Amino acid sequence: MSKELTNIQQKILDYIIDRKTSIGIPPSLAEIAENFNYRNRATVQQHLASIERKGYIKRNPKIARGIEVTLEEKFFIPRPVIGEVAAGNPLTIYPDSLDSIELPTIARMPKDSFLLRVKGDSLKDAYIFTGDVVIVNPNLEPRDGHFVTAVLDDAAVVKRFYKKSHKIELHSENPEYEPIVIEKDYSGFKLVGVVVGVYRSMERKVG
Amino acid sequence: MSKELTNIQQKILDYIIDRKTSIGIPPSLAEIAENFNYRNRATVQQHLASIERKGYIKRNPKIARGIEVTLEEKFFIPRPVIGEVAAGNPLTIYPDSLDSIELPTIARMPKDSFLLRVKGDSLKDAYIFTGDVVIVNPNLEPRDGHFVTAVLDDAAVVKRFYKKSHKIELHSENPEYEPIVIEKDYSGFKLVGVVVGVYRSMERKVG
DNA sequence: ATTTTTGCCATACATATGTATGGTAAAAAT
DNA sequence: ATTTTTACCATACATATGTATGGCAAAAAT
Repeated sequence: MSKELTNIQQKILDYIIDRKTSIGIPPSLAEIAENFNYRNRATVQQHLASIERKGYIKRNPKIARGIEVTLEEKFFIPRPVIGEVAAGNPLTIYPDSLDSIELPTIARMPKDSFLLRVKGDSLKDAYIFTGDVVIVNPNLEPRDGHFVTAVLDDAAVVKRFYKKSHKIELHSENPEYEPIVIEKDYSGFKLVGVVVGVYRSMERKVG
Repeated sequence: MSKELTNIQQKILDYIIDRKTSIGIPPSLAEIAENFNYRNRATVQQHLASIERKGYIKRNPKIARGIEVTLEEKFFIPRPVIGEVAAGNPLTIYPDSLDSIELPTIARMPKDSFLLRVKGDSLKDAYIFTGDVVIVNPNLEPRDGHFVTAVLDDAAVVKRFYKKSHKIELHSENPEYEPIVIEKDYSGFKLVGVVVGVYRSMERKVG
């Protein structure tokens, strides 16, 4: 990347990336202006010109909201990790999102999903390791065979979900372990969400 | 989701998702019209109204390119997997993108990146397993410690990259293996790209 | 000391864009 | 048989949006 951004330019770039990654629609000049309390779009226009000249974005002339972000230095964006999950232990939710990972900008989070960092190697039979991040969607209805995150008697688990007539079965990936069978209205069971994926950043994996 | 989409509606939705996930800018009505050879935007407008009525998108009135995609059934989008990588074996590139995975819409691919499916367990010392998909960016300059995909003497490898003065070192994750040292201009070495992430779909993992 | 860059303003303009309305025809649903 | 939905067209309109130009002041670079 050619040059460093000034403070303001960096903030504008952050805002653009945030808008694109959260709601999926790049902001217009007017919206950027409003966000930064500018009375005029021309101010934004000039900032964008600077940011583009420095190579961080690419603008599509005449096209509304036509800002593309050039991903290089800005390849990773911080995303809050809201807690930890470790089979056998209680589900830890960080009070103020202390932790965050550098999720690649390619990995856009849907609004309703969240990230949990995996701790301990108790999930290794599911090929999930310490430091990996599971993407959990709490609003998805789990289907048979889906991996789910759940709290069972105050312990967090990541297991395969199977729905029987009046029971729920949680299967381990390791066939040596017997499935856990739960009555459907057992109060000690709380489904957290469906694990839609595992993401592992290759930045600083410990060998 | 409320109702099924018609063929045309589905194609329009796919087009919108494709535009949002590839270049990051939702299409305007005019662009959709052009893509589908409609002479008029109003046609698109009416299709979008139908798609929205069925709950697949949310439109932001008066906002240019203000189409948000409601992710539920459409949580996963197919992405082509262009080949296989298995340490020790040649890099296999599928002739016509035979394979594809259901990548979650959260995982937005930058235009220049591609996916490679991992085969064999020879990468297990890097915690990468059969069926996992590595996201490779060929236009990224690798830094020390980055995982890279490379072809060395016709064999594909995924290893950590280290740049010395006139040599390149490829480190295995397993400390028992000695690093591979390559002269910088050795013709048998071809860098494929930087592995920016590993994604594992939890849909149908074999236990 | 002088020039360039940064950071903001205002006004004006062209057009990109979403929207409204009305019409036609075929297919699907009732 | 009738109504609704689908799938297109055309014309017209309001405004959202990017752009051009000129001006001013402070900070930074030369």
